[in-house]
Amino acid sequence: MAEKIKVRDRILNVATDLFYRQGYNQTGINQIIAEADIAIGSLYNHFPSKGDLLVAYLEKQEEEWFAAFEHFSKGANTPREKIFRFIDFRIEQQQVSAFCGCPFIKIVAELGQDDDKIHKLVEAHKDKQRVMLQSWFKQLDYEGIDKKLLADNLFLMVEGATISTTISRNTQALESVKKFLRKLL
Amino acid sequence: MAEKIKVRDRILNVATDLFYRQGYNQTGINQIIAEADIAIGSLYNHFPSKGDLLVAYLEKQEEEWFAAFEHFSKGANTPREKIFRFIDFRIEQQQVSAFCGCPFIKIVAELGQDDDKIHKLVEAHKDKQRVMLQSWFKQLDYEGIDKKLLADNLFLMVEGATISTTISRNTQALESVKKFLRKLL
DNA sequence: GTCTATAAGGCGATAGAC
DNA sequence: GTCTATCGCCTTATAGAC
Repeated sequence: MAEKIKVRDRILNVATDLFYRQGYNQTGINQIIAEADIAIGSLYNHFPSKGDLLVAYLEKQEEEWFAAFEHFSKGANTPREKIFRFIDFRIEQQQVSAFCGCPFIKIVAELGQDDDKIHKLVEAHKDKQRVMLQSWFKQLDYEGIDKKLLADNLFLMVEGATISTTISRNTQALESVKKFLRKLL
Repeated sequence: MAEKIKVRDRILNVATDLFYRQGYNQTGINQIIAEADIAIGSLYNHFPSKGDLLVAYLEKQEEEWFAAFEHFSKGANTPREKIFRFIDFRIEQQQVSAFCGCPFIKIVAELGQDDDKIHKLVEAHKDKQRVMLQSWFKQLDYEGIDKKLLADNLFLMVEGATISTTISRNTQALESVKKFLRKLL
């Protein structure tokens, strides 16, 4: 029991990888069970439907995002350092994923506005990031433009740069945001 | 011949609407021919495959984007006015589409990086918008931050705000960009 | 938990008659 | 251009035996 990963986790790990890289609609149940090396009965034992697997996938991404960022920004002590770590974190995310983009933005683009549960999950995740940025800017010793406005628009820049990064397949856009921010702060 | 829309255009119009609103993968051939009220033979007579229809869809979006913007920004004479019209245009686009997002971003999110032809079409479209912004900033009478850097990052803000707009289902993010820009320029 | 079999339907695409 | 029929494949999901 100690050395092997539980079936549920194996399913979720494989689904996570495939949903993120190939897309949700382009990933079939058969591919998931084949790559996870489990029986189809086991899948439906743990997840009643493919939609439930999608929800579990996004909840896992949500948890892991903040855990990974906390680890990534461990050394940052000042608000200014934290803000720059935020950008660097998203640069790293895109580099290790080979510019696959943001899983939350991707799923919204794929499913549209119909699925309310998914939509609200994404909205909550993005709001949490934005509020986090706002709190750092609030602590910042800076006498310039309205801090909340600056925080909100930096967030939008990073979101746009993430998209741009997946289109151009390089980190140029995210580096440009860093450069811009260095001129402001 | 004068009063009726040609079959090819009827197919493309229906496909455009469905690909944009429902997504490419979630739109089937059968739905297209049903809503366009044409025979399946006619579709494959005009478009050899669904993929060819997708290319035609994006090329049409590309053409129409710049034509529509030219009309929208007709009254703008100064570079500053043109820049603000660019944001207002994208606000209007989201309002009339009920926050469906950007068709180019959506298709990249859906298909990933595999399809090279589609990817390059999107890249070219976004570059064209960015270069357009750069040229207005260049003409701008403004002594602040590096103009090219500012243009690039405004573009990223608008891209991010467009995404944010489809997630929150309101224009708040795009309005925030306008507010931010008014403080800068 | 494993396996195989299969239901029920949608998919893109083709063929042939009119 | 229209129509219907069909191919081969894939999809999600279920059932039953071990």
